[in-house]
Amino acid sequence: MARPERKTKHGAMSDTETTRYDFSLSEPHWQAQWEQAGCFKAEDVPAGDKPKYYVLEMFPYPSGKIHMGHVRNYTLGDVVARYKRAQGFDVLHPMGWDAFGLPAENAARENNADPASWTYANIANMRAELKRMGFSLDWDREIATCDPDYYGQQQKIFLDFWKSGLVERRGGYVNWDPVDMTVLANEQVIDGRGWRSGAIVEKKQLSQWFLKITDFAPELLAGLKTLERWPERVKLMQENWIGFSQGAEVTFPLTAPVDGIETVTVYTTRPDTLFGMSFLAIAPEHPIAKAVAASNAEAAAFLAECASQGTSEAAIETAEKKGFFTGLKVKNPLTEQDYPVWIANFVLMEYGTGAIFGCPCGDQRDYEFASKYNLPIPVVVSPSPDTLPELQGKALDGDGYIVNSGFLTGLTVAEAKKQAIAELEAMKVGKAVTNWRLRDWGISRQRYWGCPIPVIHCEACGPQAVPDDQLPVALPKDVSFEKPGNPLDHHPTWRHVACPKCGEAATRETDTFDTFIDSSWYFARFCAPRAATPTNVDAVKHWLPVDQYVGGIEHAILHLLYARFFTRAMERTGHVTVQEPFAGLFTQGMVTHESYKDADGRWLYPDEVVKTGNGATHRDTGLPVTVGRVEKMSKSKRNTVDPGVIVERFGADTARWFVLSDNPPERDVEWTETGVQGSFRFVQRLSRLGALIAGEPMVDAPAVLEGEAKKLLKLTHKSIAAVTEALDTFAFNLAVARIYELAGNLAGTTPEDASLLYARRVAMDIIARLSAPMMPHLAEDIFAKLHPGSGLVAQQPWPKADPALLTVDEVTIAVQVNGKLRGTITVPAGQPAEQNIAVAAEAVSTALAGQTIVKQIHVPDRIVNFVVKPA
RNA sequence: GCGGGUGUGGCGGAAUGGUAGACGCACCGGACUUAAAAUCCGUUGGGGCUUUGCCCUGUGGGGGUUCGAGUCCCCCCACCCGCACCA
Repeated sequence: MARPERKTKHGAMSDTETTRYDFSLSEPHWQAQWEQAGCFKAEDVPAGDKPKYYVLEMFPYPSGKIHMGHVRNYTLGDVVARYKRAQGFDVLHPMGWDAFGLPAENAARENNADPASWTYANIANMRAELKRMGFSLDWDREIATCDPDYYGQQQKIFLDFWKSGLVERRGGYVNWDPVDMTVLANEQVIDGRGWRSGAIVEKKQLSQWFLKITDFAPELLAGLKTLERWPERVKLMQENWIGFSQGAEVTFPLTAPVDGIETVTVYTTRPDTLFGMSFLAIAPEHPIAKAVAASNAEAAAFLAECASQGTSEAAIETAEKKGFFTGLKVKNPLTEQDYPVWIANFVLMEYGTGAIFGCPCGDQRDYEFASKYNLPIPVVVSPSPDTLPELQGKALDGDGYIVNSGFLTGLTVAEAKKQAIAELEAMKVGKAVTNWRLRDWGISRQRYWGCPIPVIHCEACGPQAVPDDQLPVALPKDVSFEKPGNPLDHHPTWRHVACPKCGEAATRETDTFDTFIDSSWYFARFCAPRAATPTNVDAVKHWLPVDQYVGGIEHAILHLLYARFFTRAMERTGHVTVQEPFAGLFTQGMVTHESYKDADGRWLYPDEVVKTGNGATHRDTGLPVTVGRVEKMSKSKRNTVDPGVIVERFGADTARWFVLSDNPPERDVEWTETGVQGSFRFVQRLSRLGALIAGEPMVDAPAVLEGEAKKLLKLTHKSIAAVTEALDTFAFNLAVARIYELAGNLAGTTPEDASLLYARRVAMDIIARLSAPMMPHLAEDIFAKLHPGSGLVAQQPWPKADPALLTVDEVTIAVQVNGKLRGTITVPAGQPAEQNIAVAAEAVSTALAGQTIVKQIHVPDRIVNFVVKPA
């Protein structure tokens, strides 16, 4: 694609090139104009009475360069921000950096760089890239979570949570790399081994800080119902994650005590199937398992094997089901029989009581376990009350009736649950309990590049809060990454302080916060980013909740749930006045691209690949290249396209228009070069059309419009209505399609009379206004040509469709015979059924010949269907 | 493994239970040009016929509800996201 300033070989600009829209001049120009006019500034606490609208996109991790996912995310948010501004809202649209995290430490270890310098350099680069995109952001509000200004306020919030009883210290499991002597993130565990050392990873228990998110489980669940502008699927995922369940705890006596332990308590949602018990299984971390392992080498070996499984739930659940018989037995209080106690690798210590009873008939996992270890499979569930089903390699885990189960026999599953619990309670061996899948949030990380946990450990006084006047607890800059583990641990001086209570020598907590904390309250900080307290209550009262939050679907659970919890906890501690942070949520799909590999199996970047007729070759070597799957853009697969290059070659508007046009925003988008060129051509076409029409004589509105002019004006108003509706529903690809349609129709008219001159100018003006949220620079350019000296389109109100011009006079109706299309008729809109049926019968007379009409269906302005049979 | 999604021409997609394929890309044909680029106009799901037009078929696969199903229901397949220390 030729650059606009390229000269022809004669050294002079050709005609087409002189009329080209030069984005490289236009885009910086309009960005400067917006800046000068302060179009996108917001006040912490505005004085006016304009309605507020807070648009926020998930802030980026400063990895170094913006990627296409960012371009898409921030373009979507910017369309909303600009659209809402045009609709008369006072818009808050800030930007910041989720700046703590592992990659900075990895970069530090690899290049011996300092995480802070690395991060701030990345921020500087990415800020410049974002600015080139022309997003309508209030850059005065920029924050970075690694600024002591920010994380110091975060430390205050944590201490307030602690005072309010929302913080706990207890043991938690981590992935431990025994060679590198360091804690690993789940993503650093590959097939059970440390990503650098290759050592088998161990589960290890450490003392950790926890936030008591489980205290909020009921209200986090109930709160979902109030989130009307959240995608259903996200609410459903959160609901399942919180995982409310009603069941029972049942206590089984061990036939012989072990290490002083006499009973095992299980949690079950199926007390109705207690008569179908086959075994009892405990988690490898269960106290009984440990007691057994203490005197049994085989058991200890099994526990060690389980410990090498990793801590992630996916790893545990996908691993082959394995068990170890402890030799212990328990008595089932209902059947009064004894059952073996197994240690099983699929039982989670964190859920319920860390022990389950196995009923193979009613649970598929139990069925597989029993089959594998030849345990009995008693049949206690049946689809009907008086037949015994054959289990065909599968458990009956649906609804049905209880059979073979003493006093529960013949009852429905639901009724049997109630009766079983009543009996267990009467026997004092069990009780009904409500259980949650949600676990408390472990927030301790054994890493340097995060927010220090503001706690001082004193041998005499225990853990103490860092006093307010000593905040922020800042990260030391002089750290070394040469040793494995957390640099804060081996810093010579940083950790040594006096106990705030007794004044004796004490040590700082060297763990830092989970970075999810940083992103759990930034939306509140944005309301008053320079406030001396974590939030300015007047500002958050005005701006929160966020009216529209936009981000990736991959955050559907963790980030969004943590932010919801944090908001409630902040409300309880007086930092905000709302319970829910995000009133509206939109989750976008990912940006994907073809991936490429050379003959040696190395991934190649798209710009290293030349597409040929029947395949692809390497740009430099000419060797064949394998075109792989279309998948999420990622550095490791090298299937990334640098937005910087795209903006350089085609301009920000083209990039914005393309990411909006090609598919619905909630779906994944595939980046294609040809699609970008198509968008670029449209930018050029629209610019030419704008210049052409701006050059036509200006005329007053004619008294009566007819023919082509009326048609164009009606289409223009139809387009206003359609684009407005599309923007309201995030159907940005449809908004784009409607603008294409209007522009195409406009270009097809000729200014042959005053009516058409008028209608063309109106249509062009509307195109500029409707496309302004999406292609803001070009829209300004066209608007300025149409209305010299009338200010910025960024400050113009949104156009309104004239209802009088939205009426339809004539409709084309489908005519069907037995539901199959046999013709169409064009009739006046709203014509009664009788007349339409008569016209329709005439239109499909050949298809009706020799048939008897059994029924006639008429849907006004839509369809006529004759149901016929042979005469 | 569990939870949540998605599936429509060569490609991205459009379609309140009512004419499947809007709009864009690509392709092909034409105009303009010494030529190319750019631009403009037009065709295009597949198959068939007695070709002003008509018929059959078609929305991942299989069944069902309905006058009528891409859309609603059941079963299956493939792919994607998440799974608590990646952000």
